[in-house]
Amino acid sequence: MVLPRDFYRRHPALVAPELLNKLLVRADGRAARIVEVEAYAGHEDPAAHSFRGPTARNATMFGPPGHLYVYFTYGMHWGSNAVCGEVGEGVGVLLRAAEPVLGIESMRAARPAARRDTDLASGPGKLSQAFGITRELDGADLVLGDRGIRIVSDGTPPPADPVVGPRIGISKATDFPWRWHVPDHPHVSVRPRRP
DNA sequence: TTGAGGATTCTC
DNA sequence: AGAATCCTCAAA
Repeated sequence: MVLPRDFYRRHPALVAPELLNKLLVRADGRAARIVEVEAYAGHEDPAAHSFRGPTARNATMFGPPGHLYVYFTYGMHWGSNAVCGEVGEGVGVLLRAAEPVLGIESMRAARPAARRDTDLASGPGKLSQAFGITRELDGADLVLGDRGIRIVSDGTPPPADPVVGPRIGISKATDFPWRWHVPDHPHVSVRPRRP
């Protein structure tokens, strides 16, 4: 069943761990189980795109919950988030990794660099590429599925003992323990080696 | 108008 | 470890 609007209408640090084991689904048949997420919390979070208030780029984050916020970075990668909280808060959950379950051939075609299935969606850029998520899907309603993308539950509960720790790839608020993932899951992204 | 940096990935 | 690659935004 589709997650209701109210599921998202909370602090992202509450929503994030509950998104583990939910399914990201596209209308063309692609589906993957979310296994890694991070919370980004607006004005209280120096690492969030929304920290300094609304801009053209982060406008979707400040909109209603349950929508997809898509951003572009490093000149080549897209990132996908579920907007949370209330309108104006600018908070959300970054979808960092997922385990493909349906439409895997389509994901392989979308990700020619992936050598194994654990490379298909084990990172925010990889996940977005596997699902064909770009700017065109920014603002899509994940509850109504109006643009062919939704988040649903197949009844699998979130893990009772998720791994919690600092977020990856940021330079500010590096100590916030706002990353969650399914324990010992092969589709979780690899933490970059320390410099 | 400019320039620094980025919620990353891939290859060497 | 270094390259790829370009958008965004704050500052000037």
